[in-house]
Amino acid sequence: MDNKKKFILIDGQGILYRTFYALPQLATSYGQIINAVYGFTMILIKLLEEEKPDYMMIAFDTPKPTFRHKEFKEYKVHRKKMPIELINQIPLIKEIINNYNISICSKEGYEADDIIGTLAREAEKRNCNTLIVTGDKDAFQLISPFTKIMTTVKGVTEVKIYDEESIKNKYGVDPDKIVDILALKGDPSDNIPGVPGIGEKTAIVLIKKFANLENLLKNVDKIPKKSLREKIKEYENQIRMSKKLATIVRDVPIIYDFNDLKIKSPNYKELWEIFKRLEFKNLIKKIAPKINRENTKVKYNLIDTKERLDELINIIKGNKYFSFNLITSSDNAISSKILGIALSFKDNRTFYIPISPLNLMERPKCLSADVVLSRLRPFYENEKIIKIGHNLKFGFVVLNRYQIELKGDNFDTMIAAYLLNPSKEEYSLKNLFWEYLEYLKNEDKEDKENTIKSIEDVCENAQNILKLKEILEEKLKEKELISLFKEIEMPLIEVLGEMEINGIKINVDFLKKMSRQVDSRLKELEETIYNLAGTEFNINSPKQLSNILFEKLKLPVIKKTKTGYSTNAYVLNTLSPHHKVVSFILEYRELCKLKNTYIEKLPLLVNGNTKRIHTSFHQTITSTGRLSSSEPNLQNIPIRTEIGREIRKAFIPEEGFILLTADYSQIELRILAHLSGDESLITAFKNDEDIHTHTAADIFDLDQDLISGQMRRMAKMINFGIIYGMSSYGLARNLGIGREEAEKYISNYFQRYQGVKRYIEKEKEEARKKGYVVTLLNRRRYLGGINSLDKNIREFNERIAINAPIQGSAADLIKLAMIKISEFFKKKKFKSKLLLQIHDELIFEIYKNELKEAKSIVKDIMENSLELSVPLKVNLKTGYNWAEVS
DNA sequence: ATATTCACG
DNA sequence: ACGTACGTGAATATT
Repeated sequence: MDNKKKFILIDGQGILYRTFYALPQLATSYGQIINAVYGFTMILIKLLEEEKPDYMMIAFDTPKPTFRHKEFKEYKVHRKKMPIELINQIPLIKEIINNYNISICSKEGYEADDIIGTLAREAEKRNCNTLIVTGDKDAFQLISPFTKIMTTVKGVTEVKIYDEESIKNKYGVDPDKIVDILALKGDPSDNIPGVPGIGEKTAIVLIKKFANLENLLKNVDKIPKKSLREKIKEYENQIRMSKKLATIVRDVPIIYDFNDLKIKSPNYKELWEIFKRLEFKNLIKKIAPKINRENTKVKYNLIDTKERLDELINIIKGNKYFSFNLITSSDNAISSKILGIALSFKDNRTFYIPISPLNLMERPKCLSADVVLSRLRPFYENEKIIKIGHNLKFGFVVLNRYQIELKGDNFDTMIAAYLLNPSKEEYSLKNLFWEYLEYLKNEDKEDKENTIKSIEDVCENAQNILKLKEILEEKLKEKELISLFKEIEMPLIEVLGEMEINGIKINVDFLKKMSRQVDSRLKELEETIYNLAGTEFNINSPKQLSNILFEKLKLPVIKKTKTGYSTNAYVLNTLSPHHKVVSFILEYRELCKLKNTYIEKLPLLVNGNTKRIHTSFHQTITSTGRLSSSEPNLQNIPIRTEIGREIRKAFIPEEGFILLTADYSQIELRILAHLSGDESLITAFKNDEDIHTHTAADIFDLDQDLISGQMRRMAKMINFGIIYGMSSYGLARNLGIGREEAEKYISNYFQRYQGVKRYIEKEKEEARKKGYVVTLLNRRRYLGGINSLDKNIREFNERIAINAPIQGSAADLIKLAMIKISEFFKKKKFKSKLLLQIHDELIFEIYKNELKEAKSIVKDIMENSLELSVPLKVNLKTGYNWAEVS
């Protein structure tokens, strides 16, 4: 057995460059490029796991010039400056290295290689086996019987190891002669000159013949070939200098304690945080098992007899609040059944009530759902008892089918966490436990199928939800989010839950008929396209389509994507004058999309019991405060094309009811007017002018009655641009004009709307200073990249800083209106229902007798739920299908 | 699992 | 020299 200590030396600089260019430009969801960090960390983990070193050190260059630059001003002169995307990754890599507790070393005036050479020598004295990890073949000169070199070959995981023997095989000389070869042949990558005309082959022959460079220079006359002889004589000085440049310094004056290089245990918790921030999911998984966690089993009481249920009921009576967590048969709220309920109380006492077996193979003692829920109902419906849960809307919808109305001044941990930072990817209990309780939950796949473990798991969750609540509530207060939480988001749960339960009626036959019509047209189109293209292919494959358009038909390339040519609608529209086939492809695309996404899919989502479609609204998805909708998404039902709009005819009211839509007119621009206090905007809205015509008149300096359709269209684009944090480039692209022209319009705009200009500056400044921006109702959006050195990231954050308060305030406003309207309907015991919210519009199903009152109250509440410095305007429409009211 | 495209506000 | 409008969800092809 070899009992020598193992020492790994890493050329940080080299590996950094290697991974940066070897890996695609991987970026986080917020735009930070992290490919080099990722690759570097992968290599680091691999080395630690597979090589199991006793000592490790990572060397970096410094930005200062080295002795080589001073002695030879051409040194590395061809090197491109390090790209900004890589520079930005260096602090992250160092942060990770530090948390692996690995030493970093760099020394002004020297390169990483020199430090490695110095330490490799030290390691030899200390009788270590050394492995040098580098991307650079220059380091071959350091190879010895105890020192090997590992280089990356391809990607980051494929490596090659060089030792004395492989160098001898490759070059036919000992590793210490590598420098001599470099001195003769030079090194273009470092701009080391060597001798012109002498390449690797000649250099090797010469060194082999003369044993080393010194000997060669002493015996130049013995070189048989005349031209070569003269060349070496002529370039002797340059050869000596090249050797000096290529020679790795092995006595860099660094002070260190070799014992400090010993491998220590990493700070896994910090690494978890960093990996989470950088969205390294598989690396998180890798280190997760290494983090200490308490595996104390949860203690819970099983409620499986009526007597025990009585005891539980008595405990509930003695408490002001409790947390609960449901086990259900699926995660579809509208159809799932309750299988069991976990409850937890202040004193940590936790209970599990089995209602149905979790596993078909097991038959545990259960109380019937009727018995359990009829006993629990009074408490769920008691407004004075606070129910704490995670995703209460799910509970609300499920319990509703058991005739339980979830009421009270409740607390949803999912929503609380969302308000604290709405940009998170997930608000799973697991993540929140980690973030707020610093507790890492075990997630074993096998556990999910184990009944006992599943019950322990929900009970543990119920307990931890209580702990979470305390912390989250405190933080909500700290950040002044508590009123947004209590007045808007929590009351909204019930409103959204009811909307989901209500669902919307669909005319399935209408869609079926439409489907047949679309199908026959698609067949025609398919044939036409194949004929015009001269071949059959998959029109829905962008790859095959590009092949036809750009290779076969040789149409001009308009735009490229990461992987090939773009074939999107913009590109196809541009190409349509060039070839007849293009417009058919456009139509084919449109019809396919409509058919596959809406016409065919909607009928499948009709609930068997209610015969209606029940979407899910999500309250914690968007980073701006808007809602989102899924299964199906009823917030993106077509309207912009004739045929698309047709689909809306399938959405109809129940017998005796009529559809009512109420949409805010120009809500975002009105909010901009309010937030910015801009005089011209405010006047326009106060006078109920057409806002785009008003803007056109301002920027073109004309009377409103002289504004053409074209001018109004441009002004509209500019108004949109403002809301999106416009750039001249973006506007130019959207208007199809030059950048200079776009800049002119923008400058005209800001001259006329100085309040808007000031407002934009103010938001950006606030974001830079505080790291977040807020909406009308204090909803926050954090902007981690607002001070980034990377221009792309910084400007992206600036646009968000402008857009988020506008979009978010509109969301605040309509949410408040929804709550008030819902309260009113309830108070009046209306049969009318709120069905959908589509960001700036509400869709109702109104019972005919209630129409008059509903119309006036909906308009009134929506227009007056918050008082702004401009009036809000709501348009109402009634009709017997959604197309009629759009 | 990722990329592309496209439906909506 | 470079290159982006803000916010979503879903279908499809491709790796």
